[in-house]
Amino acid sequence: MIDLKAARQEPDRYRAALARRGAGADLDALLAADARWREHTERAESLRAQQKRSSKGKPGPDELAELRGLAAELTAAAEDQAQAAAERDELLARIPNLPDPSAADGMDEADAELVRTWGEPPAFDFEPRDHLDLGSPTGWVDMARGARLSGSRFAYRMGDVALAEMALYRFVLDRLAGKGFLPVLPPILVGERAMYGTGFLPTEESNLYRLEKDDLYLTGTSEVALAGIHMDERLEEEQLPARYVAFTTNFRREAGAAGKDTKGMFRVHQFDKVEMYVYCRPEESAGFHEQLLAHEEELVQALGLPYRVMNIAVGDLGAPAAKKYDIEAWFPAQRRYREITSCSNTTDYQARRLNVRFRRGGKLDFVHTLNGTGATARALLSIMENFQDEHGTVTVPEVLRQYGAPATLGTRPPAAGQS
RNA sequence: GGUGGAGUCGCCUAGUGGCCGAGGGCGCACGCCUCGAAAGCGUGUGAGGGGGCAACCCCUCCGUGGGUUCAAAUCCCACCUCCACCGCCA
Repeated sequence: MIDLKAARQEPDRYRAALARRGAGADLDALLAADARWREHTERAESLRAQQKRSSKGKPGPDELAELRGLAAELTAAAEDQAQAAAERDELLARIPNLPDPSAADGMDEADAELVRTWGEPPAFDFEPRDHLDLGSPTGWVDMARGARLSGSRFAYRMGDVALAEMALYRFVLDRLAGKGFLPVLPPILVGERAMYGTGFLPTEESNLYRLEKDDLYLTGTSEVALAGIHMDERLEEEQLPARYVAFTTNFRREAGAAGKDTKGMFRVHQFDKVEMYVYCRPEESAGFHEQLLAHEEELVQALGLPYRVMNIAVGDLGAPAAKKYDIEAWFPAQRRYREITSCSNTTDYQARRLNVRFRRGGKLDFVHTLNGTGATARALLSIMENFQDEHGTVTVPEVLRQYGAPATLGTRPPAAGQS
C-alpha cells in the first residue's frame, strides 16, 4: 500500500503521480475517508481517556450511573471509528503503487517502450510450426487429454518435452543459486493475508483459485510465498539484501482472457515457474531492478533466444509495481515477440502490506521488494519454435543438456501407452 | 481427527477483575568507577496511530477474534500456533 501519512502531507505530489496510471480520483476519495476517520478517532479517544481517568477505583452509586452513560457514549463513538476505518482501509487497499518516473507513459500494452533488442529472428525456408504442431504428433504436448481431464487450458507434457522442461528449470535454478539466490520450495496454498499483502487481493480476485472449504488460495506465482517469508518480521540491516529463488507450480483462472491464446500451452491455468525475489534497502531497489533484468537477459541469451526488452506503461502495471520490464522472446509461428519473463520493482508497496521492516541506526523502515521471472515453460515453447527444422525436429540448447534434456526433440515418441 | 498443557514488552519470567493501561531478571545503550577492562553502581530501553512549530500530550497493543463488566493480561466463547500422548494415513 502507499504511505498514507505521506499522501496526507503531500496530496498534490501523490495525486499527480497516481493520475499517470488513472488513480488520481481514487486518491481523493481515500483522503476524504481518511479525514472522516480522524474526526471519529479524536472523539473516541478523548472519551476513552476520560473513562480511564475516572475508573481508577471502586465507584459510588452516583458515579456508577455516570460511568455507565460514558461507556454507552464510548461504544457508539468506537463503532463510528471502526466503520470509518473500514471504509478508509478498503479504499487504501485498492490504491496502486506510485509509479516510478522512469516507467513508460500510457495506459495499455501498446504503450510499452522498447528498451533494446537482442538476437535475430531465425529465417526459415519453410513454414515454421508452432509448439503444438511440433509437439502433438509425438504426443509430447497433449492438450486434448488435458482438456478431457481438467477442461480447457490444461496441458500434458510428456517424454522428451517433459525432460527438457525440467532441465530448463534446473538450469535456471542452478545459475541463480550461483548468483546468491537461496533456492526455496515454498507452499503454494496460502492464506488470505499473503494474497492481500502481495497486492493480488483485492484487485486480482477474479484470477485466483480459491479453496472455499479451507479458506486458502492457490498462488499464481511464487512471489506470494517468497514475499511471505519475512511477513511481520524485523530484519537487521546486515540481512539485506535477502535474495530467494523458488520453483513452484502456479495457478491462474485467466478470467477475462477468453479467446486469447487459445491454442496450445502458451496460456494455461497451471504452469511451472522459477522466480526470483529480493528484499533490499530502499535506496537499492532501482539498482536491483536492473540487476534482475540483467540476470533474465543472461539466461535468455544462454538459451540463444532472440528477444526484446520492454518498459511497461504505467497504466498496464499490476497494482504493486512501480516499474516493470518484460522480456519478450520471438515466436516464429506467431511472427511476433511475446512475454516470457517479467520483473517488477514493487518498492515498499508489498513491504507495507506485509509489514516487513528492517532496523538501521535504531530506526525501523520498510524494505523494498522486487520480483522477476527466472523461467517458465514459455521459454521452452520459444525454444521449440525457434530451433525447429523442416522435419519438425528441435535442437535443444547446449546448456540444457547437462541438466538432462535430450539433444533433440521430435525424434522419438513417449515410450509408454502410445496411442 | 481426539485428549491434555502452553502462548505476557529482543530472551526468561511475575501476574486469578480496579494499587499490573504491565513488575523483575537477562541482554542492549549511555554514564559513574578504572591506566584500560571486568565486576559493581546509576539511568534508559518495544510497536502502531492521532494531535502539536516544538518541549510534549493522548489512544491502541499481554497469540487472534468475539463476549461479559462502569472497569479484563486476569472471567466466558471460538479460532490459530507450539508441545505431549492417542487414532488414522503417507
